[in-house]
Amino acid sequence: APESPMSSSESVKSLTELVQQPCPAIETSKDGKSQESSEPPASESQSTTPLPLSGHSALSIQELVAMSPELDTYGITKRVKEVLTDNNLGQRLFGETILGLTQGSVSDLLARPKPWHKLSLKGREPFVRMQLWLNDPNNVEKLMDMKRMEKKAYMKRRHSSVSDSQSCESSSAGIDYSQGASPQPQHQLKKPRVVLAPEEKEALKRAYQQKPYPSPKTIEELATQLNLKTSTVINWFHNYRSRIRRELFIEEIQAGSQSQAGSSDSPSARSSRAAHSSEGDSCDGVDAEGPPEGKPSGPEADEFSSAAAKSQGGPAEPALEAGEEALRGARPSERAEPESLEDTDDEGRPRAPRQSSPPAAQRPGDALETLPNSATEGDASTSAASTSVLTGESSYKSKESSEKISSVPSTSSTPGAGSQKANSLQSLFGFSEAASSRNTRDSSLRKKKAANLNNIIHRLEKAASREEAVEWEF
DNA sequence: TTAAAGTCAATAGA
DNA sequence: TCTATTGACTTTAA
Repeated sequence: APESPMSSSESVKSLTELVQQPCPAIETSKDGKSQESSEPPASESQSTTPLPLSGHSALSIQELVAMSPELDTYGITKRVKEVLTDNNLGQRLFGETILGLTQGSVSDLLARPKPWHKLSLKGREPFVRMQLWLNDPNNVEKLMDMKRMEKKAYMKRRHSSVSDSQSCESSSAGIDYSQGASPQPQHQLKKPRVVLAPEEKEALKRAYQQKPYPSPKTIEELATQLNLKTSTVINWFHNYRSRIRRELFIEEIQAGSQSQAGSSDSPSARSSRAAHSSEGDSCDGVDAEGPPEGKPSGPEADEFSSAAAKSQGGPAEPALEAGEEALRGARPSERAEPESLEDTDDEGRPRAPRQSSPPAAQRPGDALETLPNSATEGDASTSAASTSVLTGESSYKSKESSEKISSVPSTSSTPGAGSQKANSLQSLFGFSEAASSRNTRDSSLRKKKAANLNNIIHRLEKAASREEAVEWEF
């Protein structure tokens, strides 16, 4: 079932209905809007299925997104997951027909929704779509129909290897299955997917803990030592950073919802989280970090807005100090570390804050096998890293515990002109839990602090690499 | 230009 | 099959 077909027309239709149904008011407010609201996102175009939509439709969904009030992304995904599982609907079907996304993306989105205020306009789109879908009383039936049609088409194809003209019948229903199973002749060019070995990942993680933002030189060295392409190392760092950041968001959300509604939270979401801690390592990117308890805040999570922004101004000072405190703790041992990969070019620059390393990473010697020489040093540095984290954390915490949380200005805009529209939107979206993600608890506080710290460090490093370290003496 | 955000799509696991 | 993970790529922002 490679690309399966999705029906463009169908999805368009359903979306339109969704928009209109829940909130009739909206049509009155804006005429053009309701009619074409649906549309498979631009993303769709890239997906193998070309959608016959007109551009205008894309616009309207974007408008909806722009006008949308703050949505509770966590709540939405939770409900979507429930509906899907309760009705035995798969992520692929849902993603392709409702969101215009692939299964993997849907899985990711449902498992780790970012808080609304952290999402870009584009990133909010799927959530708006989900909300609209949830509001559609016929949502499940439509998807079920879709599923049936797909199945039918599939069967048909199987029976007549000569598929082609046949598939139409299904498409008559509005689905484009034509290319569903057609094998594409494009494989030659495909390059095989790179799969990093556990040791390589460990090594990269260690390097990350040393420096979340390695210099080109460091990257080069890492690539050489691990025998990977430079681009792979670069990509790995990008992905790892962003995934860690996401983990933090999740915790933030969960902390918020938890404190808010005592026992409400969803098992599913929770499980994902739990999984992390347990998995502890092995493989993927986002787990590891944590010291026993909260997240060691992966280096980074953009809380820059607050701290970073001010770093140059005055107010950030405290944070800065805290940061360096943390570093200071680690420094000594770090210094000792030889020239291993992580160090190369950043002379004495403060290192990124590190979280304690994952248990696995701590094992002395793992990764050694694969790593030519640097292994030892890597370990040493690793341990140093964890130490620093601890130090940093405590000092930071005491200092900034007063910091205020949320702070992130919600970007949802409701420009004056659209205010009335906005109102109708509110009912449209029927969000009731908008505020849920708002309150963050101590844990999130800590994370934010750590994130600030990380951010500051990163900035400092950046600055240092450009100019000479000017005010580095902490 | 660089990093982040958002996705795709291959693939591992259940 | 379905979902989860994750390396790579594209788009967006700064």
